[in-house]
Amino acid sequence: MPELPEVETVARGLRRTILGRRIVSVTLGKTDFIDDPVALEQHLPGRRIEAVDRHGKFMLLRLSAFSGARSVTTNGDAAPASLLVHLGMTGQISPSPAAQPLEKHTHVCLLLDDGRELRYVDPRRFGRIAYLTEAPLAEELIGFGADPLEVIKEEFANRICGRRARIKALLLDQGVLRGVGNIYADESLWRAKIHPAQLGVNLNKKQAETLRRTLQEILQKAIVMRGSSISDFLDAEGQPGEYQRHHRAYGREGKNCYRCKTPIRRAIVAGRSSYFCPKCQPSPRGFAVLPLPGKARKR
DNA sequence: CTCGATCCCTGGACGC
DNA sequence: TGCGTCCAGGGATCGA
Repeated sequence: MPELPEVETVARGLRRTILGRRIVSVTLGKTDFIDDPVALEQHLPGRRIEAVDRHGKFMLLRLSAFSGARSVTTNGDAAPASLLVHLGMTGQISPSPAAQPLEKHTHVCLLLDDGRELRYVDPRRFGRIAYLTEAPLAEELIGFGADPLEVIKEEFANRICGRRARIKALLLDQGVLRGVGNIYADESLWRAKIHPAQLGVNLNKKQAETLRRTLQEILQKAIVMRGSSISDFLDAEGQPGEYQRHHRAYGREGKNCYRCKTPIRRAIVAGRSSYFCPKCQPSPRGFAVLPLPGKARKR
């Protein structure tokens, strides 16, 4: 499940492998997750991929102004544009030799000028792809929160304390912080010893600062480890990440806490499975925890 | 403002 | 072996 570290890993891989390549042609499969499929076919061919940026969980392939033989005055391709890519839950994007057989669920193929194809594969199609010129792109990016890697103490506290929502919901809210998902929310809360169901308004400044610091440390470490591969995450070179070996909370229900040996528990917070240590991360009053699995389940 | 519910989608796990 | 059911989850949306 690509979050900030996984998307950053993919973006770095694309920078290494496809920067400067020109798009020759576009082939589409299923398009229900693409904003305007026809725009891809019309406006991508002829453009060069000049940069790969990341904005939260979004990747932005920065495209040159069209410079081919076609008239540029009639279709607006004289201006730079971007291909916005969100990997959703199961999206993968990587270059392959054009002759290589298509993997199942390949929905976008961009033929490049060196004979390779940049392919987007996404079984669940929770991802999103959009061709955007500068103004619509700017519009898209309004409303995103702070970059969790860059956010400073005061801004982080301002965005968290004073909010009545649960801290887990705040961490997952892309309008508060851009790029944090379920895994790194749980991991940072475990390290900061904060229960996911605590309200933002009930955190003091010191707790907020601890959380900011642990979140940054975890994201940076995870980037170094090329992200977490839980089920199917692969980077732009087809390699899995390694950070899942360092998970301390996520996916560890029933396993002992690395600090105090108490079994990790799971609860639904902000609509998502949330893993935490019931001893290290004291729950707010009256918060219900799911029973540990293993016993016979009632109908 | 914040909540939960619902939908999107497929593959994998599990029970029978 | 095969079928049905549940679950995973980012994000949009809607009603309470």
